[in-house]
Amino acid sequence: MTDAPAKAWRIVLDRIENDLMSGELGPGDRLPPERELATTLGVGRSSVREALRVLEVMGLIRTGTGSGPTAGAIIIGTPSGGMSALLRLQLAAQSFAVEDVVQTRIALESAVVADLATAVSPDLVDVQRVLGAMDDTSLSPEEFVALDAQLHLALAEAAGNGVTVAMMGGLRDAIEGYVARGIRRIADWDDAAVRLRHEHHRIVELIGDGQADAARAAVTDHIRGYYATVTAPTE
Amino acid sequence: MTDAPAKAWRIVLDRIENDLMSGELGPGDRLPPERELATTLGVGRSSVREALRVLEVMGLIRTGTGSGPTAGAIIIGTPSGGMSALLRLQLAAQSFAVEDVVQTRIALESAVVADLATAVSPDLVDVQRVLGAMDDTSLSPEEFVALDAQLHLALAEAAGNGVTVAMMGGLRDAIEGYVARGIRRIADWDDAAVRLRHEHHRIVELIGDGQADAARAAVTDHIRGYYATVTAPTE
DNA sequence: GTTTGGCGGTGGTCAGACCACTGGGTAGCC
DNA sequence: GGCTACCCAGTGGTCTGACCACCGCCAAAC
Repeated sequence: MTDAPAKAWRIVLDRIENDLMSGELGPGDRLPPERELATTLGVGRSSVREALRVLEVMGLIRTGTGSGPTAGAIIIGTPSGGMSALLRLQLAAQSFAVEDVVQTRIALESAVVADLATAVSPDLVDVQRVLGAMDDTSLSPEEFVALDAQLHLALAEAAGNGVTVAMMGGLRDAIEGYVARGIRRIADWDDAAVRLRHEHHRIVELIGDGQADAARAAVTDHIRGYYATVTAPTE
Repeated sequence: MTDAPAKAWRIVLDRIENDLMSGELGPGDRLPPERELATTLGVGRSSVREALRVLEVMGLIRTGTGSGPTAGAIIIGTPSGGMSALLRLQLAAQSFAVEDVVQTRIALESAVVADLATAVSPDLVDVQRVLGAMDDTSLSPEEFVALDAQLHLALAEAAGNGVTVAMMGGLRDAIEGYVARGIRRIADWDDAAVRLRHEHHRIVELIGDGQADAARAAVTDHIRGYYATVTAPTE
């Protein structure tokens, strides 16, 4: 009972995790070929592939066929997709509630704007750029929503916390389906867009003025109102 | 080019995700046997297994051999492990920094205590129970740390947000290795334990008094001090 | 009635084979 | 000599078949 035989794919996963932590493997490096890993670790190639598949879905590696520098399993430097895949699946499995996702997004994003408001000289170039792009009144709802996602992500990136960026991106992606469904049901989109634009400008303004608590409150209201609009607009 | 042939394992993953979202599959249900899924979807069994492996590591299913009710792939109701596996791997891959993980934990946990402080009648039974257990001065550092993890998780659970619970648990698990390493280097553990106990009691007290902002500040200082202690204690 | 053995179904793993794709080297042509 | 087209080796992607370990169930034996 004590010496439960480790599953073959877990051996592979543990080995790769160890090599990552020890620095033997790092961003940009290429993993050994699947067949070589299999013989090295004494497992079958299918077990190696199961482990690599996990790493791929989690966004840690990118696999490519053929030969040359783009082929093989390559460790990705900037993570993306892993968090959204996880959250999306757990949301689908009814492990998570949409309301909880929204609430968590508020918690993270209010912390982001509070951080930015108290920062000495935050780099808001990207934020300002997206903010300006959203002032275009000829945008379609879909374009507007896409820019909105960019704006919120730019705020997180300005705060410089990679974990928060990944989590916020994941949370948003996970409920993207709900948002897209709700957008189409909004009767007077223009009114909503005007309000959202105003709130965005105000939040950025509060950040610039260093009013952390006000920015926190503003972003909380903004996100809550946003989801309230898209989830139950046409009762 | 436009109709890139979907990878076989992605077909399986998408199908299962769809069945989850449509309600065809739910917590407690059993997935069809691997061989049946393979023939149904027109893919090989190995591709099915790659998809199931992803779901297993993400904490969505539990697989069991043999026959009977415990055999097969069963959808898990309460997620656990998926978030910590993801964060741990991305931390190992140097995609995330420890400092960012700590900061994100502060953001989430301060929101939790603020929520609890403003809640009408929060259920703090579990919190109080763990809090009492930690007053035992004969606890070993390892036991103390384990209870500390329980306490913080109990706070998140009291707030009733499943997403936050999963994220906080994952964040903590991901840096567990760093904490365990630091614990052993603390010279005067008793002093540190006394301080941590005091801070815990104060945080819970502030929650009971409904002082959201003070609780937020207290938990921020508490977590930051905790990691400062275990990461650089013996300079 | 109790025990025990076999049986069927499940995941776990491996080995081998074939395909698609890519890059580079080489043979052939101009 | 230079250019082009082709072939080849290496990689991931997939399928097939086989075997094993495990477990519950049930029938046969006691």
